[in-house]
Amino acid sequence: MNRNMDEVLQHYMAQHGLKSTRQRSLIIDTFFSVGGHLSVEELWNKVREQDIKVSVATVYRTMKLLGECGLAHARNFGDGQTRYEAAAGRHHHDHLICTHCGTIVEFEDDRIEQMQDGVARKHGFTVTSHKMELYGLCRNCQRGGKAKSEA
Amino acid sequence: MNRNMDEVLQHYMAQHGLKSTRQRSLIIDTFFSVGGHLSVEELWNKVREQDIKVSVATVYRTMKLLGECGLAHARNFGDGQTRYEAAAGRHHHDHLICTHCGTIVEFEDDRIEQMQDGVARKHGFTVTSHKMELYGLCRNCQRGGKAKSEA
DNA sequence: CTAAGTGCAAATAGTTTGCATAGCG
DNA sequence: CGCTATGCAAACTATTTGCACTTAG
Repeated sequence: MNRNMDEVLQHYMAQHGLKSTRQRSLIIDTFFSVGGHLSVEELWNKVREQDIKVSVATVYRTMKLLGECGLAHARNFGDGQTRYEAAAGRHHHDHLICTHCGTIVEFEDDRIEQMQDGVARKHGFTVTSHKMELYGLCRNCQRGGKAKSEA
Repeated sequence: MNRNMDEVLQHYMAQHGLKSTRQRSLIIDTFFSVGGHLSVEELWNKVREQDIKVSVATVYRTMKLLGECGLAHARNFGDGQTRYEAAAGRHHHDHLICTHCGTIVEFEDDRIEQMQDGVARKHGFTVTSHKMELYGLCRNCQRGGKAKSEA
């Protein structure tokens, strides 16, 4: 976790009367250092490598908090679990998801974003956020590569 | 349900050894005649207006079937439930969702789709499907209109 | 001190499944 | 008839919550 995130978080916590606890710090540190698109359970497992006594409930509560203060975004890639990704200090981006091996690639494209705004305006909407996910086969899986689960 | 959907369904059912039952027909008819983006529970309620004895399990099973044969698409708009929308004979489209009143507007934009393909190609992906959702305020809610739930 | 945070287990919500029975083909 | 579909209730999965206890400020 870099300074910037730390500051944003301290500020937010102060402003909302939130305490900085051992568990919270551990969860947040782990979340930002692992990176990627973590499900709560995955994150919980990582956290428990450091402190076996942290409960899932706390991880859920902490991630909800991170979401509310804008440091993490909750995502739903259709596998039935909510995944979180770091948000602070990052550009908005979208996702390419391989339906075979589960690889997730991030991308950003300004022209598409501009067009989205155009479409929204046409319908009288003011867009505050969006998500775009492209599902298909990654380079490797098109060539008959093995899926993660069969590796 | 129009002829076309009926045919697609009959064909699919025949091909997969599926039976046409009273419950299935009722559920499918209801689904296509109500339209929109129905959650399983909403659909179940509509169905029960006709036949109070149909179980949720059957609605879940039937909608999964419709999804598999391509007549319906499952969507996740972040409210924790899976919603289905009619798919057969319709152009692909995306969604504008009002975060205040819950209104969902459909739109399609070929240029955006083309750009998506371009981006995917750049990353070595072959896209088979995608979803794009724009969240924000609709015209009415920007003017301080009332949300559905407070109406 | 004392309000806020935590762990645990129980509670929810949405969805799936096992099994005995009903019904299409 | 034989196999698939249905209803019901129990099982499951992901997530939330009530409560007694701990802890940061």
